[in-house]
Amino acid sequence: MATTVEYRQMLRGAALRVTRPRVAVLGAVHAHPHADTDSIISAVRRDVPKVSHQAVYDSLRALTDAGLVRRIQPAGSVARYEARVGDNHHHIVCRSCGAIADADCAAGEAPCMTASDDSGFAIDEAEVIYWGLCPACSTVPTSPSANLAQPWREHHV
Amino acid sequence: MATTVEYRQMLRGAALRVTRPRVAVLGAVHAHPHADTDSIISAVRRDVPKVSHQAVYDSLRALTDAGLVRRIQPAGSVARYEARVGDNHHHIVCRSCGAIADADCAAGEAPCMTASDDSGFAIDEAEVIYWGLCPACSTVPTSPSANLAQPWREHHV
DNA sequence: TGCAAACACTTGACTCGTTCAAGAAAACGA
DNA sequence: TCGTTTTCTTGAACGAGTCAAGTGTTTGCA
Repeated sequence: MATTVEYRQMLRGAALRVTRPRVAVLGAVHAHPHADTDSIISAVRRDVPKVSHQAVYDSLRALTDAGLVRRIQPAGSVARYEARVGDNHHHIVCRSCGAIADADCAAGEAPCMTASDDSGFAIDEAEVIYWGLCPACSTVPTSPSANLAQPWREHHV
Repeated sequence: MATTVEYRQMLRGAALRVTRPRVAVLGAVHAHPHADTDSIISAVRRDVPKVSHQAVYDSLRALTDAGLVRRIQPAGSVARYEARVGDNHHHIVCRSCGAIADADCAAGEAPCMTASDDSGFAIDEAEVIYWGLCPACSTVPTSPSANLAQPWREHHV
């Protein structure tokens, strides 16, 4: 967990203007890994009550483009953000409740980076998503498809 | 490329009722790999001019649930469908134009199936998406982010 | 410190893929 | 062929995300 001062430095270091919404968004993403935009908006408004949703969308885009946060979006989910960047780690997603956990790939540094046939593409990233059931959902005998594609919120906290 | 008769048998084999929309949707997915729903609707209407979009959505869901087609959805894209199922192959997506190509994973049969730390999840699938530039986009010096997240259509055909 | 230019934020409307719901039509086992 | 069940049609609705115009902040520089 970083301090406000550090967030400001991170913004400066990325050649981004330092504004209250951006500092708050950066803090929210650090505090709530894998949170969706709506959760981030709520978190930001605890700091800056009157921010518009647009400001949060804009900030998230700026931070993502600058590489300060990473955007992930498993199929059927809305966009989610995390502050752990630069290590090309992967994610495990629960098919039932949507919980997300981090995973370092078994293959090591640059996992699965080379496809056996790249069809002439210049590949720069390999994104891996493991699908399954989280500990809670794999024990509880609920219909696995029941709450699929629900607006998952903060399940992982 | 299969025949109408074969599509009907595939539906029967999956315990699905055989209807004109479903046969046409199954045919369209076979004919246009990685097509989005809108493209599939257009293709289906060449066969069955008056199908509703809802019928196509319903058919695609039924076919997906039955395992006759596979749904993929790279981040920032709408849902896409393909008929190549059961072999756990992966995809290469162009960041610029959205073209999609198939890729057998370098790791072989069940690629990257085991995360180094599964956080207690019961993993049943590893989905890999390679991101990069397709042959056309990597030679043409256009802004790579220009048409990102566009409604890509039939680029791959 | 003050100014100007560039950039970010607010507000509110809007897009578009997808889903919901009610009734009509079609498929299929008996 | 009949009746039940499932699917299709029609039309409205939802929601994440974007667009656009105008106002407010930030920051480099005098």
